[in-house]
Amino acid sequence: MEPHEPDLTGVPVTTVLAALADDVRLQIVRALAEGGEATCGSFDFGVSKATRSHHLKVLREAGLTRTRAAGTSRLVRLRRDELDRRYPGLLDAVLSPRPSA
Amino acid sequence: MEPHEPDLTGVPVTTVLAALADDVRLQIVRALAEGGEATCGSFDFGVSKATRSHHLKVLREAGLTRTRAAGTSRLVRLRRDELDRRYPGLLDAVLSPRPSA
DNA sequence: GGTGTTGTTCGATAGTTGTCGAACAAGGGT
DNA sequence: ACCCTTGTTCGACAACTATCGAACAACACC
Repeated sequence: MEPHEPDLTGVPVTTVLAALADDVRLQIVRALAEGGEATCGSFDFGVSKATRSHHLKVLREAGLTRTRAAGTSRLVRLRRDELDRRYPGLLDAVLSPRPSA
Repeated sequence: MEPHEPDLTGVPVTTVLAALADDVRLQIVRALAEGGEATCGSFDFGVSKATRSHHLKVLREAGLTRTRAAGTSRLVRLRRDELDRRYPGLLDAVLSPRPSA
C-alpha cells in the first residue's frame, strides 16, 4: 500500500488547517517538532491506538508528515522544510503563540 | 446583545485554526484582509444569508473579526494587529501560500 | 512454527458542523 | 404608519469526524 503522502502544492490550505485544528494532532505535531522522528506508539495522548492511527493518517494525507517502515514499527517525521517553504511562519506561529494579545 | 468578541489569549489555537479551515470563511477573511471593513452582505460566496451569518459568528467567536452596528447594516473588520501579534506570520502564510512545495 | 509487539482497518456510535428556508428583529425612508 | 433592506435566530437535515473495541496484517525473536 502506498503511503499516500501528497505533494504540498496539491493540498488545499483548508485541509492543512483542518489537520492542525485538533488537540490530539497538535500535540503530535508539537512532539515531532521537538523530538524529531518518532514511532506511532510514542504518541500516547489518552486515546486508543485505533484513534491514534486515524490522526496520523489525517496528518499524513494533509501533507504534514512522512511515514517510513522500520521493522514492526513505523517512524513518523514532520515535513518541516517543505511546510516552512510553502507556509512560512505557520508552524512557528501555531506551535508557540505569543502570550500577548 | 453583546457581540461576544473574546480576548485573543483566551481562545485555543485549535479554535482559531478550525475557524480558518473552511473555504467560505477563508474567502471572507481574504476579502477583509484586502478590502478592510465591509458589510456582512458583501460576502456573497454562493451561500444563503443564514449560512453567511453563521460563518461570521464563527469568525467573531474565534477572535478573528470585530463587528459593529452601522444603521441597518453591520460592519465587519479583521483583527489584524492583534492576530499578527499573537500568531506572527499565520495570516500571511494562510492567505498567500508560496507556490513552491 | 508459535508468540508477542506494533499498527492498520473495519463497523458502530455519538457528537459536531455546514447548509437551508422560514420566522423574527431592528432601522431607514417615504 | 408602512414597507423594504439587512442580519440574526430557529429548527431540521445531511455530511463529516472523533472515538472505541475487535479483527486483521506484518514483522521480529525465541
